[in-house]
Amino acid sequence: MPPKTFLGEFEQMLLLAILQKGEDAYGVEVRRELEEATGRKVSRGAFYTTLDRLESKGYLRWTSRPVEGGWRGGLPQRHFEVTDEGIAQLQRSRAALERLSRGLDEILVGP
Amino acid sequence: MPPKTFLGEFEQMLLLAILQKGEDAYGVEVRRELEEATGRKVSRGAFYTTLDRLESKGYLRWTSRPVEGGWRGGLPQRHFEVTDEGIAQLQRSRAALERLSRGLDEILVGP
DNA sequence: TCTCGTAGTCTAAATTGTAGACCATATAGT
DNA sequence: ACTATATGGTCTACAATTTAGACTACGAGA
Repeated sequence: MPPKTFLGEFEQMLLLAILQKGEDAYGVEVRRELEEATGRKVSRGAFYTTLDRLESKGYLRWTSRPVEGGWRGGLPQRHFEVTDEGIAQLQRSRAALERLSRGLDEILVGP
Repeated sequence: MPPKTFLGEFEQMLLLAILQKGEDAYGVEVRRELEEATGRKVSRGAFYTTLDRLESKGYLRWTSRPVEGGWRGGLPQRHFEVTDEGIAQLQRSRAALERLSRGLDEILVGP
């Protein structure tokens, strides 16, 4: 039974950013991707809080990564992965948006 | 200077639904469009509250419509229109989403 | 006049989005 | 060895968005 709500706007972008990064989907990378793609600043708080919420909803999972060559942080890196549930949500949001944008290309493609 | 946040997920869909309806963009029609496109129920509260918020942000304007043939409600109908500001926001959201979806078509197109 | 359907307002609560302070560890420089 | 700096992440608290549902009003038809 599909949940009654859609993904929030930020949740959606976060999930997409993880997919973009694939194997490299750990914190800092994903966050950077997000900032680049949206052109806005993403605070740590916003970022990790949303990540955790997404996990508790089952749209996301993560594993601790072994420290690879050259890394020098203090805590273990988390590697993120979107679950099938998460992908299904993404598809639903996308389908709705696509349908609502139909025929509006002229208007919606900015400068 | 552009606002620092994006449109919420529902706000975005609402604006799109108005654009879709064009001349017919008054309450009931827009709401119906939304319900059809998303497949979920949109309560009056959700709908009008968001409409008003969008207006106060300047992304939307409305006018009272003269009662045309056949209409028989009690209150005057409101006809909605997306402002240029609103369109600009829509473009920003769309651009970000598009960039984040790049190359993921395989994954994002559902059944 | 009673009832139904249309339109819209209002209140309150749940969910999302956001910032920023704080913790811990490693590396570089002195 | 000691300090500064950078990395990666946790936590708290608050602001904004989303949502349901009760309530008001009016017209038309039985």
